[in-house]
Amino acid sequence: MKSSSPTRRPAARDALAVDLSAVIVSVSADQPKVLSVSSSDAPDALPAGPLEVRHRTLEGGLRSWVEAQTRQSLGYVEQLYTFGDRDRLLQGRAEASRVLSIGYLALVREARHDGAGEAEWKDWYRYFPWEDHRAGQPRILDRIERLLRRWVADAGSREERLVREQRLRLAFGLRDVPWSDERALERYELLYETGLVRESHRDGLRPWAAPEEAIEQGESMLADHRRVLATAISRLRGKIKYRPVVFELMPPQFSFLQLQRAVEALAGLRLHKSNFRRLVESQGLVEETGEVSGSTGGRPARLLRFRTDVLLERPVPGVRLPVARGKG
Amino acid sequence: MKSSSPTRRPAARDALAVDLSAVIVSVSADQPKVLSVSSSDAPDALPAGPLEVRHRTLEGGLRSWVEAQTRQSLGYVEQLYTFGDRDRLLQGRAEASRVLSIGYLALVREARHDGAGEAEWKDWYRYFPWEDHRAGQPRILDRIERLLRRWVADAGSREERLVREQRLRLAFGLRDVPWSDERALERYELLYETGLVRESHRDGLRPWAAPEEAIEQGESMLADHRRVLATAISRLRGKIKYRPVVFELMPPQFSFLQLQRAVEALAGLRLHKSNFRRLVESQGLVEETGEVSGSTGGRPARLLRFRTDVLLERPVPGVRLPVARGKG
DNA sequence: CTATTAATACTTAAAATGAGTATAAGTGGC
DNA sequence: GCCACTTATACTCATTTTAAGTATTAATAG
Repeated sequence: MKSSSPTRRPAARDALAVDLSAVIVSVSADQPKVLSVSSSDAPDALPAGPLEVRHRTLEGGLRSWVEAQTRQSLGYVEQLYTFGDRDRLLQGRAEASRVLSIGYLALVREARHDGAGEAEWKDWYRYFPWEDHRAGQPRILDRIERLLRRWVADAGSREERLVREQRLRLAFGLRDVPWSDERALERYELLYETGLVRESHRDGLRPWAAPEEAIEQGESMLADHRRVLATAISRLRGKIKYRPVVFELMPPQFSFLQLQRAVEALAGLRLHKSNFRRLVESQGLVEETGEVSGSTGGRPARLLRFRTDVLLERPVPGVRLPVARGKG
Repeated sequence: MKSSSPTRRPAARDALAVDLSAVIVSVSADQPKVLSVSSSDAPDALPAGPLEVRHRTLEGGLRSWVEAQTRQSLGYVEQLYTFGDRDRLLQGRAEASRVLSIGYLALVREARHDGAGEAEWKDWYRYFPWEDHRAGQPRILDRIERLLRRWVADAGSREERLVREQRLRLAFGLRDVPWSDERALERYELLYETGLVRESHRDGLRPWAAPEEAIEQGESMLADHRRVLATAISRLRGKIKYRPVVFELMPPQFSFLQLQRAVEALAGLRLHKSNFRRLVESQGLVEETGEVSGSTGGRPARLLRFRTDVLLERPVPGVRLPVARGKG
């Protein structure tokens, strides 16, 4: 668009390519999974492909690439972000002077394993081990914290030190700041900038940390795919709190606990059982199917299904403004 | 990115252009404003320009276009969405077979009026008169509702009728559904699809409504700029509820009421005074400057300033998950 | 038939919210 | 200097929501 007066728009345009890439998420066996294309010689990558003329819509193009590469058809899809700084890695790509990539988040119901292609479901904490707090603080955070404290101390000026300190505290939840599941992207970016993930060295950044200090745990990915994944995690973790998207990941029937485990898997946190239950119940998002679960070791649970009609029925729960009625 | 094995990626690429467009928002005199480029012979447009090689980052490119076109420098900027369906209007543009446009939202402090260029601050309700509920339901909504009820009734099947009915209820807050300020985009899209805004006819859609039924109130914009603006409004209305972004729009000092009026202007709603005050106070987002306002007709108000340090201090208020501490 | 594992049901105190009322501190007019 | 008028600011109070538990019930494995 933007076809306004030509005087305002120099025609200079560079060769451009646009890639569509997808973070495809599912939950199985209480683990959050992401579909990733792996081969023996290259780092894992997200399913992706260039935007082509035949694609009528961006989302359509994405769907067709994903289906071709992974034989997985997508349900819920949302656009995440468009990445396009010129310095983005162009490994082995001479044909374009710049490549934009439009990242999408997709949620699918089951981690099916058609042996199709090299696409595999991987636990997303494989790429972000510091993000899983379900069994308490992961060990690796001690190391990260130690290193980042040194980075704080290494600041050139007092001011810079304060800024670094605050940034560290906020991102990783130190001191009186609680850990926030949604800050996954911030955390990754901090690690990238300081050189604590291998990508920063691969990209030739010359960051604060030496290459050999980069943390081993947490697999790297092709180009900036790990950043795209972090973006998706942050977005999804935020979204489950105000839109009933978890249900896109659940089987047709499930118990309260299963639902809780799915949310826990995504958030990387353990939740309070009865309160979670009350919350879900009170929002009327689910209804009983009448069936009970084939025992998983204890008392069988009643099975629930998502009430698809609520989506049409009323606006889903959100934060409210203090709206005035009658007298303000 | 996305330089994985070439076998997966046919090289077919089409000529592509990418535009960067900006919804630049400010609030002045209790009205939400958007910077728009207008000329006598063409519909209003958003400041925008093509992405060029010289731009190192997308955001940088955007900033330089905006500054060139409007002499307005931007503070807070966030990426909104990338629009790129092939059928998007290409008015007078033969050179590319597809134009993507990356929309940005920017917040600026003052509606300054450098006579520079044709850029002007316009009340955003000029484009969306049905979105302003500060003085009660706008009159125009009656007409919209009447027309959309006819659209519901005109559905081909019983099912389709139900779907339309729900969609109408949800988008415009009918029956027991409350009006939601954040659904601005949904509302615009519904109007566009049904042909109740002029753009649908201009774009040759053949929608449900006849061209002469399209509502007069609410100015159209170039190409899909009005949709981009609706996206920005929805996003901003959502965001003020969980991030302290309003302050980006406030002068260095302001009173509680001024702050409230700004939020009201954006949300298009009237808020409850003492509760709003309590909310802001309790979150510790502001501090007193010691000064008082030069009377605006009544008792002078103490002036406040935004506590910039809270951004660094603790995570801003959001919705919480029922996290377990100790016993789950 | 008992220890274990879940599921489900209640309880209780503390916070947050919605909707006001009451009082204070200015201004403009006379 | 007093009155009417505007705002600003301070409090109140009932109702809802949370957070954090405890208690009870229903299965299964041995």
